[in-house]
Amino acid sequence: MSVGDTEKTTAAPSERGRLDKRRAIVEAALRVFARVGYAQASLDMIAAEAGVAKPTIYNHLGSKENLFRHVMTETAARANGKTLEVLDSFPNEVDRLRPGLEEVAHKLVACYCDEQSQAVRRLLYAEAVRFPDLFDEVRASGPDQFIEALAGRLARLANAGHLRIEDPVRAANQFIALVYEELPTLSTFGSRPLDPKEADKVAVAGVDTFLRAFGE
Amino acid sequence: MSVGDTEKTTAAPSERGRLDKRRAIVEAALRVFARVGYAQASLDMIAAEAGVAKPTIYNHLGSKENLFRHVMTETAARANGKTLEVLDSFPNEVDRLRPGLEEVAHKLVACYCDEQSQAVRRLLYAEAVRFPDLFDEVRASGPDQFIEALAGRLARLANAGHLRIEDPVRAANQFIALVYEELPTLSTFGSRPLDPKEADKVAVAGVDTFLRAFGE
Amino acid sequence: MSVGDTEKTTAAPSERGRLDKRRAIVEAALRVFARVGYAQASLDMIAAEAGVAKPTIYNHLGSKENLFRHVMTETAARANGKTLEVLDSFPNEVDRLRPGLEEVAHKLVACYCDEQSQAVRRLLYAEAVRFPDLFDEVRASGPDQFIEALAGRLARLANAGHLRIEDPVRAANQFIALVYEELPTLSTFGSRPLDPKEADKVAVAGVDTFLRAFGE
Amino acid sequence: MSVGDTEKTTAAPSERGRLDKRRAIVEAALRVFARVGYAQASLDMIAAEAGVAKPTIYNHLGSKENLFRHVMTETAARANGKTLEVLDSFPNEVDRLRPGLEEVAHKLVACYCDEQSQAVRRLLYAEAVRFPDLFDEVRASGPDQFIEALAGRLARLANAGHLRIEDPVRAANQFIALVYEELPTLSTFGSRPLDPKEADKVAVAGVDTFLRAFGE
DNA sequence: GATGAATGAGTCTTCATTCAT
DNA sequence: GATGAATGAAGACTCATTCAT
Repeated sequence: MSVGDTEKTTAAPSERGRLDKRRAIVEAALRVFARVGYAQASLDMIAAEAGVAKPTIYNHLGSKENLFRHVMTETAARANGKTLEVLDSFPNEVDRLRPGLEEVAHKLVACYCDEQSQAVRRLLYAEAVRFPDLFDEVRASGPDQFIEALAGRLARLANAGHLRIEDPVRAANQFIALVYEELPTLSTFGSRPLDPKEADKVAVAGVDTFLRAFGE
Repeated sequence: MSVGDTEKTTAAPSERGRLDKRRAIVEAALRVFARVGYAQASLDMIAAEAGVAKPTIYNHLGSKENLFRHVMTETAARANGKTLEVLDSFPNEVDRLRPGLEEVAHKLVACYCDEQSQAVRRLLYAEAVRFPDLFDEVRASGPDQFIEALAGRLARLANAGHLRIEDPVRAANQFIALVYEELPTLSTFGSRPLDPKEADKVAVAGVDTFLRAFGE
Repeated sequence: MSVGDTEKTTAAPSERGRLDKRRAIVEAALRVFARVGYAQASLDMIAAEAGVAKPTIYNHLGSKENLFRHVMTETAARANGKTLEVLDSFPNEVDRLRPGLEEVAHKLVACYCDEQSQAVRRLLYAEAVRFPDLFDEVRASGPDQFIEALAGRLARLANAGHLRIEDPVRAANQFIALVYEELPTLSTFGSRPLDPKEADKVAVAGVDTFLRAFGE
Repeated sequence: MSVGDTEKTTAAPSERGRLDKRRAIVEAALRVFARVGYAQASLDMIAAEAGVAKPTIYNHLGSKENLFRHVMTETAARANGKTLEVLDSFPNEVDRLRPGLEEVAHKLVACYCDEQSQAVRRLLYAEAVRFPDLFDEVRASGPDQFIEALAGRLARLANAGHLRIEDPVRAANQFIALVYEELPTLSTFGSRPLDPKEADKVAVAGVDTFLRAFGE
């Protein structure tokens, strides 16, 4: 057992309890916000769902608005991280081009359809008027970076002569537009969960069209 | 008795005034909802913006929820109608294929960026949790029909041998996915108005990619 | 019966009811504020005491702070008016000097001990930290004017050779200081109502001392 | 090593720290109460100003109400003590009558205008409804005793034939009424600090009038 | 003994909705 | 039919107070 472990274990009870409580609050808040939206979510609901008293939320997070911001940025960071990891599967060898892109597309769709991911996206859209800066922040730290990374990968393939791409950033945007296709419209609000089967077929078709346009 | 009077008098002064009042309410409501969202829009604001008393809104529209539904469906119907008209520009002759599709793309982007259109879309997304049925209704009467119509046009071109398309509905979806590209993500909430210039370039690029994939 | 009267009488019911309700609120608020102080007075108490619903208070007066301001200024104006009227009894003839001053003193004490007058004064003192401007306003429109008027009367008597006064404003201040004597200290807070009998004796003694100092 | 030192040292640094902490709390509380009033003063503010944790206040003083009582009585005792000392300057010899009284008046005004003195007085007035007994207690142990003592001094002068006074207690009250004049009204709430210069002139004039009435 | 954390009660305020005019 | 006035319900937030450490 390391010293670090010891510290955590010994000094734990209060500290551990505090962090647990904070986490419980944030998680409960995400669930409630996702279920009924920002305006309809009362702190009473959240407190009940988290199993804490209302003032405890204020002690930890300060205000309803602040709570929302924390929930959004934390969850978005997690989701964005996962999405970025998808690029690890990006194909480097030409003979794996189509199956590699399909795998990427498949994983992207999976990330997109992930429950928490959908929830943040929906809430971000829904409250964009109230929290425009929050939207910008999440967008900058997530999708924008992803597009950049994806464009880089595509450019490398293009340079190697495996794809005919002039504008990699545009191509990257079109790639995800084709892969997600109508997911943005369908799922944004997540009233109904998406059918991953169907979404996968759409994604494969998107890759197909992408390769028809830029392949070889 | 003047002509102006005649108009008013026949349909009855009250009737005319009544309809005017109703229209004023609905228009004011759209502006207010678009500005601050459903939950934040108080009937006081709307009544003030419309220049009527609060109970008058109830007399005409019954309830806040009902008012919202009316505003959404009426505005959406108008916007969807305009979008559908765009297909009148769809190219029938093969030699106008690219410029024709570009014209369609251009007009679609214009429709998409129209202020009222953006407002309804944003509100529909934002309140999709609260009004899932409303979302479905508007979607069924708008985008779904548009995709069907567009698919039909594409199928005709494919049958004539001008495009290589197997699944016209999918192609239609991909066409608008490519044309709008990141518009859905960018504009959904309309915090910032879109730059039509930039959007147009994206749309032309979308048409290009579409034709690279399905052309000839 | 004049036209104005007619209008009032006919159009009355609603208007009458509205004003009645406003008056009821203000009066109830004065009672509650006087009883428990500004901070402890909840709008629930006031609403209950006035026999109206809480929002009605907001419709009429806007906010707790505003309500307090109105209650204070209105009540103070009434009280100040009565105090000013006391000077009508001020003696003009020299042979009524002492009894005249005693009458003035007597009436001043009565005004001072008036329940509402005490209530405003106490509240004004108690909340002077929170509402310094309110205190200044009431003071300027009341006591300051009264001192000026009293100084004028004294100056006239001095000019006529009936009093030996160099600085009439100072003498005026000293007159009321002697008449009220420890009333300010005793009553400010009105925990116990003052004994008018006792206060009257003090006032007469004050007049006596005043005449010993400035008389003849 | 002195006995005093021994006591402190033996009783332990903790004891010393404890008393320091208590004193820090009471002083901080006075500042906060003076600044924002009883109801607005939160224990959080006081704890922060004292540099201690909130429960520590409860350990030492029990409750907010109790804390207020302690602060008031302790501070009032100090202020009252100083005021009582003023009488040491009271003139015994007839040839120092006027300058002696003026000196007393001057010192009284100084005591009255002392920052802490004003703060207690203001708070006592402001919270007289909530703490009537506290007001009585302070009054009995302060002003009442002072008046008694002053009356005694005046009686002695009267008996010696230097002043024509029938009712010494009344005269004492009138003396301070004339000396303070409108100080009670002006300063009670201490929004603005009093101008000692001006107050001094008023006091001298008060002594003058007092002597005009009772002198010789 | 001192503290960080948690809480139950209570406050002001807003809003959708309904009468009486 | 249109309106001014009134209301019941509900929500965000604060605070004095108490445990467990």
